[in-house]
Amino acid sequence: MHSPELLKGTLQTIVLKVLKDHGKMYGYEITQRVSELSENRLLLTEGALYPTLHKLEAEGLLKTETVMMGKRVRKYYTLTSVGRSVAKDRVSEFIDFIKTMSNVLQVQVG
Amino acid sequence: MHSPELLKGTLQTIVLKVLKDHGKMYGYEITQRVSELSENRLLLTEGALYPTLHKLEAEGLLKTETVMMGKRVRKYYTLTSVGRSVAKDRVSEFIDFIKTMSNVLQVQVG
DNA sequence: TCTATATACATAATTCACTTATGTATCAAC
DNA sequence: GTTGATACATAAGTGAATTATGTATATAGA
Repeated sequence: MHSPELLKGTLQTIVLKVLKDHGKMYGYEITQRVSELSENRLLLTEGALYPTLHKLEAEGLLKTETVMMGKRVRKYYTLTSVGRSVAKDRVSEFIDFIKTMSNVLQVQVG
Repeated sequence: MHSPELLKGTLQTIVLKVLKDHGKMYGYEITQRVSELSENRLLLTEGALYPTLHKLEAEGLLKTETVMMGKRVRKYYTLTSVGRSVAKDRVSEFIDFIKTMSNVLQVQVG
């Protein structure tokens, strides 16, 4: 597991990019996918994920579709066109940040 | 300027590594060096830097030496041997985090 | 000369994204 | 029938940052 401190500020970027790459997904599925992609090094907590999804929806970056699976509720999220654009920006911003950090820390990443 | 959110959790790593690379430094000098290295993209605020330096000192990672420059006080910081070891660990941890993020975001960095 | 800017430290109040804890409920396996 | 996985949600607490404020010296320019 990574120091959770480093994760701060990257959660929205992760959610947006994973949704961009995998299309329609529900919350729990996002946590699973991130676990897989990170080989269990990034474990999204529900207390962080759900409020983030609600916030991104309120900002118009995500739209939802609630589906009944038998008797269980499932809430699917997809990016809006604004969301797709923001996803792209956030990823670029993250890459820039890494480049800056590489210079400051004098290390080679990637 | 970078989104300040991304900086969270990296400040200690930055301080430790810059001190490791440049030896004895005082607080203000650290902010200047980080500005240079990052080409003004990372601007450390005093409200964040000084408490961090005090904390790292309290934890035994840094040791200090106060010098009078004319009538002005200057407080020099250097890494302790523990500090050097932690600096190395923090940088490794950061690099690992970047690798994980590259997988999750499906991007090529560096 | 006095005024703005840079140098140099420090700390208190506030913000906010997270963790931790808690709650509800279904489904499958044993 | 109880455990673990699935699936949502929110409230309380934490802690590292920002913002604001304070003190004081040095220097360059108007």
